[in-house]
Amino acid sequence: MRLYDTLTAQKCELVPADNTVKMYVCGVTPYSPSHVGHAMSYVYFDVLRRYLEYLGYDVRHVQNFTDIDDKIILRAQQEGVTPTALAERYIADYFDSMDRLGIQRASAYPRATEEVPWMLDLISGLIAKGHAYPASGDVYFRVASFERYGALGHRKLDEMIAGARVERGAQKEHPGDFALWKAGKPGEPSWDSPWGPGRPGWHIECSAMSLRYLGEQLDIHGGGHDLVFPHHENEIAQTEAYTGKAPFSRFWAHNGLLTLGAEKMSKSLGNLVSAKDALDKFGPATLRLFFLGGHYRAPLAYSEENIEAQGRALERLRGALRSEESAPPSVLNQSKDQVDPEPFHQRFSDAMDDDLNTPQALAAMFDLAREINRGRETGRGVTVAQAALTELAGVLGLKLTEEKRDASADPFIDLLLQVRADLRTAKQYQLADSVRDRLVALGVSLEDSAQGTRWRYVGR
RNA sequence: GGCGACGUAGCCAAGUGGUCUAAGGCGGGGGUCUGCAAAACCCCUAUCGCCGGUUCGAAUCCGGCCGUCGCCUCCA
Repeated sequence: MRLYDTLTAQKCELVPADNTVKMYVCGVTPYSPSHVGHAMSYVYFDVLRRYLEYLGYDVRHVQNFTDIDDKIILRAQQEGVTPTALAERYIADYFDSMDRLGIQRASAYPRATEEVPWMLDLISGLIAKGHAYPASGDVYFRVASFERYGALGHRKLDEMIAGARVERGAQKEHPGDFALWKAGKPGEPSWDSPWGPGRPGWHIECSAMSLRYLGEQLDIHGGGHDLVFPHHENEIAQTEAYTGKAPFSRFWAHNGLLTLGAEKMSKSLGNLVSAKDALDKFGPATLRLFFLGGHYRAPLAYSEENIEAQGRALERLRGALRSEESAPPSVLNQSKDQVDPEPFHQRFSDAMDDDLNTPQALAAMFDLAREINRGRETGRGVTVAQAALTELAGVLGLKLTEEKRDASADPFIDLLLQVRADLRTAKQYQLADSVRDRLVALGVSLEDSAQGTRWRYVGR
């Protein structure tokens, strides 16, 4: 498949060194509940992984938790809990939401606090090579020592400084230098180091973890577009300066950001909708379909109206998978002319091969759904096509089977349906329609056919 | 101020030189089916922000303008 690479700014053929794709995706800093923007980002990388696996690759997927940072410490102090307790709480929240979304678990989820020794090795190595220097308990990366600095963000060091919003530390040689290690402050968690007690800077954990769990060169390094600079830029500098090998990652994949209103959804702006709330309101499949309806690199605006519209679209896909009760199994025999899913399958693959074009892939699936419905009406066999549709949905992580639900009301609904059937037989249509209308008002949709009445819960 | 995206139907969203008289979804209109509905199927619902240029040919390339957003600071 072809995948867009932020560093080279073009789509390139993804050819892993061997059959295993090494993929590192930046995880969250767990100091607050995961929001819908996180959900979207990880759905995209989940689909990337699923498609690669569908293509036959093994994917070794590593994702970190940055469980030590200024905000975690601050929040923990405010709440009177330990930073670890706070982080674990939101890590649990993260898994909760992502599991509900059907995001496959990564191969490993290293936590920054458990990787400090490897970070110290890395920092020492950088100092030894002249790429970093200690300064009163801190250690900074010497940006000027890495000539490719700025390549990922496609900008030059001078241009960045010109913006003058760079934090100027008195001990820094260059305003663009960034902290690898921060001297400990009283009351904060700290680890012993050759430069005194302290804690890691923001970017170093990802370098250390990817080195440890995936090796010196990755196939794909991913994250939200807001991580391009400075986070990924700094990771490249640290890692390549340390290993002397480039590229650190063959592909840099960044998803567009989710916006709420006019601005991006972000913790610091406070314009959040939590992943949990969105899941409670719309369900995982609808939300996933909403995300995949746009291309992963394009920004997407959170809109309840548009998500609800995707819920109706999801019903359309699910409808195509419902078996035709009207036709007894004997009629649906294999010898019958079957709807051929192959052209749709091909369109799906072509779309996914082209930088994960999920909107186009979905279009092929909707067309296949129509073909199934059409085939059903003309008496053709659709089981093969339905199996194909289910398979393609699976590649996108979409569950098209009806969600498990409480069945305790079923006997009563069936009873009402029986009453209504009797009323219809007696041509008491007003009463019959009243029963139907009331059921619809309760979220139970009825469909009459020559073979009887089918009902289902709408939504989800 | 610097760097970079984007602007396609009522809404969302693909397409990025000719097959586009522009995919798909939602919504809307008309029809078939139905006691009526629902679901499904069929038909209809855009000339691609504006202006100029390149080209035999542009939504697709170039320039200008207007508008929106992102990054340059913690952030998926």
